[in-house]
Amino acid sequence: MVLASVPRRLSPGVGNSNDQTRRHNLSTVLTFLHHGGPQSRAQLTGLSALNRSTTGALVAELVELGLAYETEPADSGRVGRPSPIVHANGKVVAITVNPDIDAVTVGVVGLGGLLHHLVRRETDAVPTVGASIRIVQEVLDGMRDEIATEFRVAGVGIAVPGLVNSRDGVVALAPHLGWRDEPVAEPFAAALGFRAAVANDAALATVAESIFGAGRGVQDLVYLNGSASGIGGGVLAGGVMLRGSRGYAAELGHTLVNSSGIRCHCGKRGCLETEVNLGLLLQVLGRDSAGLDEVDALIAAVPDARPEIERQLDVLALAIGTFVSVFNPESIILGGFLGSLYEADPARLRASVNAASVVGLADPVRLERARLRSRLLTTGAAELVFADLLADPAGTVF
Amino acid sequence: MVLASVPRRLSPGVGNSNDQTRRHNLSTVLTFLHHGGPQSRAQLTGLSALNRSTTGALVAELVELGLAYETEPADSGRVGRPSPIVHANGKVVAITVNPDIDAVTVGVVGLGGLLHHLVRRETDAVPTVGASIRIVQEVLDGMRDEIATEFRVAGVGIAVPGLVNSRDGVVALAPHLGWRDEPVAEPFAAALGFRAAVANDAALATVAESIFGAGRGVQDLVYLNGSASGIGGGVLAGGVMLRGSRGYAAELGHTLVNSSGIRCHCGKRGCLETEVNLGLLLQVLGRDSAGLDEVDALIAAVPDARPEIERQLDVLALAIGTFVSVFNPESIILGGFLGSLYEADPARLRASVNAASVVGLADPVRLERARLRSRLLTTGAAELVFADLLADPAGTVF
DNA sequence: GGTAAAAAGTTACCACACACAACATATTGC
DNA sequence: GCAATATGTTGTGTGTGGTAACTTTTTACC
Repeated sequence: MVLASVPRRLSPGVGNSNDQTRRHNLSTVLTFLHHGGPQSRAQLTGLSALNRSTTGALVAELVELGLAYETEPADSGRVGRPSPIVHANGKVVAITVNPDIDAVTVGVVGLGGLLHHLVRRETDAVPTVGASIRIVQEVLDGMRDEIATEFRVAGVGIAVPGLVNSRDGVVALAPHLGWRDEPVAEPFAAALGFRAAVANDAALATVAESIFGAGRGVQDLVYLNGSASGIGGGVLAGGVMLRGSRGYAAELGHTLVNSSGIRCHCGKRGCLETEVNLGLLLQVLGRDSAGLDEVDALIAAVPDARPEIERQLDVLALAIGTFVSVFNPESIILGGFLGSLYEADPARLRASVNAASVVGLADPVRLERARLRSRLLTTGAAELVFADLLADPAGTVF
Repeated sequence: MVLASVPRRLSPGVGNSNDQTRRHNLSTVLTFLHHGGPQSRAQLTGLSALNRSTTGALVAELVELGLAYETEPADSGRVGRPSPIVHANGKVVAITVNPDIDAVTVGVVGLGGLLHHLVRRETDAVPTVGASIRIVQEVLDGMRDEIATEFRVAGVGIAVPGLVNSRDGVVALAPHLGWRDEPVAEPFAAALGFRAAVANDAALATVAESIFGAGRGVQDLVYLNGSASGIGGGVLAGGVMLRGSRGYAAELGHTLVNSSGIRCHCGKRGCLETEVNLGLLLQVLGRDSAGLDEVDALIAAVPDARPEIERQLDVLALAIGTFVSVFNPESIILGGFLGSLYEADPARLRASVNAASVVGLADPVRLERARLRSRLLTTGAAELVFADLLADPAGTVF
């Protein structure tokens, strides 16, 4: 008999008791609904590998908790008694906040991923934490009735471009916003009266793409996001987000790609983000700045930009080559202007990645552009709020 | 209220029932014993967060299964009734096999990590699978009585330097042994009559150092091993071994360190293992080959080797710098000749790593030499066997 | 239209897991 | 020798999911 493989979990963990079993099973069912959309009770039974009667009880409890509801069976066309469809309750919502240099975007996202509202409020100056809170208050004020009568707010999720300590809700450094050692979650919670959480935007984007985007169903992926502020990313390894000992893992923009390169603002030389960046791209496109939506159009419109695009693609491939041998992912997902670069010449990136990887190792790796676009950060920030609810549906009060 | 942080597990998983709770708890207790050594029942109660009576029942079941035994309480010196000491049963053993270019090493390791026997049998030629099996049979024949009367063999664990598909027990490629698409676990199991498993040696070394060596208690670490055949490694992320979608993750020797470097046998340019390697080191040490134990002595004895040592350390630091921003580990553990290199000038590596990392990110990262030395692979291969037993103590029959 | 087969909901009952509490036991400290 | 403390032991209770029998609702076919 052949045994399994290299041990996976090395640390012992703690004991489980009966209530934890129930919690786990409730969590499992609700997570299926949230990630997989409405499903019949019979499907849930199959997916969870639980008994028919158990699934029934779990769904009943979720309905009781107001987290799910059942509707008439769909016409399956198959023989046998039809199974009622179970839905995650989209009226349970997360408020999402995404502060940017020139705007604050506020969203209302329902359980199950339904986007109720998405409002972008431009600002005169780079928003402070206080200003962001005021904008959110204004937006929520505008939908006061709806929130009071229709929605149940699970909390506020804030996506910040910078180094964030999610544990205590403090932004260590967000260079573009000028935030430094700034408590964020606490003041939001205090001002709005909801639970609040803050996290790095690239990490949340990874979560969003994993659940609802190009990474659906994939257990091992690398997400790379290119923005005006540099290259960030996130890694899903074995279905688990890579965090590192202090939560600063997946700083993928500082991967070495050019050992004789120029010095990066991080102190190293030849980092990915000094070689592949939006500034250099916009320069050859003849623009000072551009929204990410415009970049695609510009790339198509300016043939002279070709050499620079190809250079950036080739350098990007070097970093991806390292990621391939380090993570052996199933998929590499490119967001922001990296998605535009990819779109400009998918074949070239594919060829360069294969050349920059251990022979054969990159062949089965999918290269893809991120799918969620404008909904990316809102979806990710909502996951931040829903995480607690999904982990313990019965125990989370809000 | 401030919510936790970025969601970790993204996929829903499956449901749990009562027997799984029991299995999990048995596994938890046995794993504590195996990793943490003999402990009192009271300590186990504390660690597992289970009730006193439950711990009692679990230990009783483990004793019943022959996987643990209890001894008289130690003199704690504290007030209160003394608690009996529970031990993992070291008579439950794994047979370990480590084929090398010029020898096959066979070990007998007990649950709890006790090394009963370690035998190295030199070979005239590079051993084939068949030859390895014959050597193991000879060695086991020599201790036939002991095995029949004293030990209970849980299985055979084989550590192979090469690309291994642990799932089906086939070695895809072990260049130094000349094995290619070679079924290994199956023939071992058939010939010896025990369950058998095979895995990559560097991955097993990572496991061993994590549990019994320099990485004890650490949840995030990078292990880098340098041998004659190149640089391999393993990564523990959040207490879980990094595996990748096909099990080929952590090919750390092929991290880019020199973008104008020479071509590596893997097809890329400027890989870590083309720049940092034992061959180049031995050259300046004036030797054709040397056991790893000799390298330390040689380094101390040949001052002229200094420039090459420093060059290799500096290049190694570049790779570590990338690993620091990618994994944000708590500890980097260096084994094989990389351990010797480190030992030659720890301060230099520390300085180079700091310079090659995002400012401040490397400061809290420990750099350490691997601790297990000659026991490394035997311990790792034994873990391969014990993994199943630890995961399901009551369900594993052997 | 009626009947059989299939699939799934429902319900009552069971096995078993851990917690809890009361009690027994073994130690220290005074 | 007694109180305090910690722990083992035992019996009881709550809650978990599984099981099996029954019911309901559908399709397929005659």
